[in-house]
Amino acid sequence: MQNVNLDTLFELSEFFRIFGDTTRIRIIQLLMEHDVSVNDIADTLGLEQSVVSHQLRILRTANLVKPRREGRKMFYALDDEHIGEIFNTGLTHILHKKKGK
Amino acid sequence: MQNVNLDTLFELSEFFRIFGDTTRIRIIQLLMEHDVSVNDIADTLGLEQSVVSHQLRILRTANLVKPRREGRKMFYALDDEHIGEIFNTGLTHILHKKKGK
DNA sequence: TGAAAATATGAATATGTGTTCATATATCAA
DNA sequence: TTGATATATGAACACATATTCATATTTTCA
Repeated sequence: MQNVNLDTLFELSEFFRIFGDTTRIRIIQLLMEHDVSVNDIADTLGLEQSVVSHQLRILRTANLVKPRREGRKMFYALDDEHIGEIFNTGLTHILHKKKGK
Repeated sequence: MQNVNLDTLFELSEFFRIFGDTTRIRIIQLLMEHDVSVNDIADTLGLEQSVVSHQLRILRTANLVKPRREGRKMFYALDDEHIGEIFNTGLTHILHKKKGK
């Protein structure tokens, strides 16, 4: 078993909490395909720009996404491959459960 | 890419949200080793029985754990292997990040 | 420089959620 | 059945958090 103390478990729950919001998970899924600018995220998902910016800040602070400036646009990308992997692991579980019904 | 509509993404975020609480993630980790009764969970983690019961209900409703009665004790176990797998995927990410620092 | 475009941020609000405390329910043992 | 043990549940409370609205910041271009 890996080394897991209370602190690590707390960080782990914090990490999972980031995925525990519909808006954020939709953004993550979108970024799994390719980088997207803030307004494009908003347009694509049908969300207000402010909502997207607020949630991007949470994702950024948690190191799940990283910004890149291009002119006056900001493109966001997933920080590493783990993010998509975790998304897919969860998704597989969900779809598996659904099938069972 | 797998089939993901809005509903599925909502369920996915709901699923991850369950992992997004320290108390619940601690319970999950404990159950990864073997079945444990409610009071044993409380004693082991230093939590009140009520707290554990409340969180177990959330885990049960989300089909993350399943109860088994044995006398007047209730033993809880993880519902399937996916749960531990997701826990470990997240943990690997956390430990990986920590190393990077 | 000034206006427009793109994004970020702060305050306010409403809603969700975890814990606490008290109590109910269920099972066993005598 | 009665008391004790084990667990579940409900209400109340405090706190976290997502969205909205207004506005600030940054960059580009004329």
